[in-house]
Amino acid sequence: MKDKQITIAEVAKKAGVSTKTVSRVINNEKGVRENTAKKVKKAIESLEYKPNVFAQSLAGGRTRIIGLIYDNPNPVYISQIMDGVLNYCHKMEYAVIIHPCKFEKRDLTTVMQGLIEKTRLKGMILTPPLSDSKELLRMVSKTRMPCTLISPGSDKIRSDSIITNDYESSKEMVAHIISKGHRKIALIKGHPGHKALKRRTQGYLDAMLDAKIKVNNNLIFQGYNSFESGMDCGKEIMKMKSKPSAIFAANDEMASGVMKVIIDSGYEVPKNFSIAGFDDTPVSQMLNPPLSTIRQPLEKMGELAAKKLIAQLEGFDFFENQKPESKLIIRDSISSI
Amino acid sequence: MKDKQITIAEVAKKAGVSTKTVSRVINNEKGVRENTAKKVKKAIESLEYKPNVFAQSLAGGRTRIIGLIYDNPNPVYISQIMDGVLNYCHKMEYAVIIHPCKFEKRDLTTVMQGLIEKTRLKGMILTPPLSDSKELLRMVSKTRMPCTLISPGSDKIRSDSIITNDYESSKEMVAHIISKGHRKIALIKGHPGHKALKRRTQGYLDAMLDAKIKVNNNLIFQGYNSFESGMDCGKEIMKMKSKPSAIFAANDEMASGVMKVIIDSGYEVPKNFSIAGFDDTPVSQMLNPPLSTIRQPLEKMGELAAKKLIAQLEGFDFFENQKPESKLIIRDSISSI
DNA sequence: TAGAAATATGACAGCGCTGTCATATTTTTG
DNA sequence: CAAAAATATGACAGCGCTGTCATATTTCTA
Repeated sequence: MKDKQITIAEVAKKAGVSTKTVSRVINNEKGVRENTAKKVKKAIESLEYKPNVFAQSLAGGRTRIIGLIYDNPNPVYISQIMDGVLNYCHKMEYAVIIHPCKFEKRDLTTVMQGLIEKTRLKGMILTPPLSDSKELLRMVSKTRMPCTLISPGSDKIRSDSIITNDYESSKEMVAHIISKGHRKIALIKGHPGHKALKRRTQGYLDAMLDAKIKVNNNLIFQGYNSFESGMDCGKEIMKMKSKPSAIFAANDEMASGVMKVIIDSGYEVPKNFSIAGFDDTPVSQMLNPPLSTIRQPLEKMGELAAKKLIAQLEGFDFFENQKPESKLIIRDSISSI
Repeated sequence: MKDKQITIAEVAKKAGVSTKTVSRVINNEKGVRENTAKKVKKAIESLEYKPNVFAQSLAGGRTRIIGLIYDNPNPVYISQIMDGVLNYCHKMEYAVIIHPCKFEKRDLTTVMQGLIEKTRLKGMILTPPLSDSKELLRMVSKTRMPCTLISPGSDKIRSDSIITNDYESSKEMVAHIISKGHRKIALIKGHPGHKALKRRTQGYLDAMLDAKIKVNNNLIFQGYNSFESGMDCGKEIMKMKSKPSAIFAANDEMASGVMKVIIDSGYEVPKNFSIAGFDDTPVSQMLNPPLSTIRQPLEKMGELAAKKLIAQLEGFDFFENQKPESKLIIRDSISSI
């Protein structure tokens, strides 16, 4: 239990300076002569000194810990975001506390508050649908803790949020379907609580508008993001007398639910129905036929979120204006009419 | 930046005791009169005092941080394990550092060593295939850091590893296939580097043995866990003159790869070929037909791993002998002959 | 080149907690 | 009921680091 560790004092001694100077070097503070810095760095290296983060936190009052909070039933989504976040944070020597939490409005905010106090984290990243919770956001902003939002639903552009062109790519996908000759295109909307998915709906609407196709509300179905809800919508569609020829679902799960029902009903995809999804989850390529879908740059988004947050934390500006781009993945689930 | 926090001193004052006594109460040390403890607890509550983990670590030399290290291309697998680990750790007020890492033998151990030193974590959980790396294990044991292994490949039963009955359930699955009248059953083996998957092979072998079916080595294929490698094996199978009637793949990805090739080749599942997978990833129910597979209690395993590790860390015994059970999920991909 | 201004470095306290060890209190014992 | 043993509590140092502010050194100015 008693790993004797190398302390800043030993480094200072070896380098022939004070501990404070070593501290300055470690933290890239200015006001250290280049020469001194070099000496110190050499000492650090030769002793393989690693600062004790706990002491740093205690003394300096600042921690290099951020939280990644999520509640997303889709592990693939989260794990990609997570990869991006972890990767960057690791590089920056930040620790990440991952906190899955249930999106029960009941006590979400109090639980989060507890978490913040207990872990004393200094910043957080919120993924959808958490990034939409007004209540949560209000609480967080009250604590004045920096916080970046991934794909928040709100249209209001906040400096601290990471979005992708999911609106544009949805629109593009629907336009693609239209270009194949389809006119009766159904939409399976995403969970109403996940506002980010609304942009996908809007993409559909606008693509239809651009093509001067009147939107038929009977062709718009409310899904809840799950495979099962996709099946439910699929069953509805199967019951219609005047069926659509193509279906665009706001995520792959629902798309595959619809697809299952279609096939079980004796129809073929894409012969009788064309289908498109969103997310490019691993399923999409395994389905039969492989699903045309949209791939979001999730890992990139995670990285960007971390970058933005850490920049804010460290107080330097971050003007990376790149909006990472989602793109269409066209496979075999859409046919020409 | 200066969140004035409630300190142990304030609690001590309010309760009319010394700080050390408060510390004792917080850490459940013995030697505190019940009455005093009650007073202290009340003070803690009324002040909403939360111990500062950094100070605790600094002063006590012990941290409540464990690492969860993984390198698994399957996000679904990891995220379930993670859920179990996080959940329990959260309850026990432990922090978890999640560290994805590439299983490049090259510098894995040195990278890990750096991580350990830097974060000063006090215990770790290794998932497959990391839990197999002899080199890594040796390094870890040298640091004398407690470490629990999830599904290590080695047959040697170590007290600190969590395994499930994947051997038994594989065997059961193959027996199930046999019971449907199949005799020529192909096996798609898992990645040779993932020793845990070898148990699945053994299950196949033993089920065949029990049924007195001679194992034909031409029916055993080497997969690499991916969808693509499943497709490759599927293609091999399609080329055979004397084809198997059933195929058992060591994971769902490969099973779906095989299935795709079969269907693309104009055959039907399960009419012409029966297929079984392993893992019950979300795909398996979305496939057409839905895949029969084996569900591992991943979340439970994660929880158990955390439990075991923390028990070890805190120095209390943990004799939960439950081996969480995997079970068959029979869907529609296996037919009777 | 002396003195002022700017810059670099160091001494030291203290972050909030726990370990050690001394002291006070209670319980047991003969 | 006094002394011994057992138990409960407290005083205080110090974990490794950084903030503050004083001091030393360098650079600039007239």
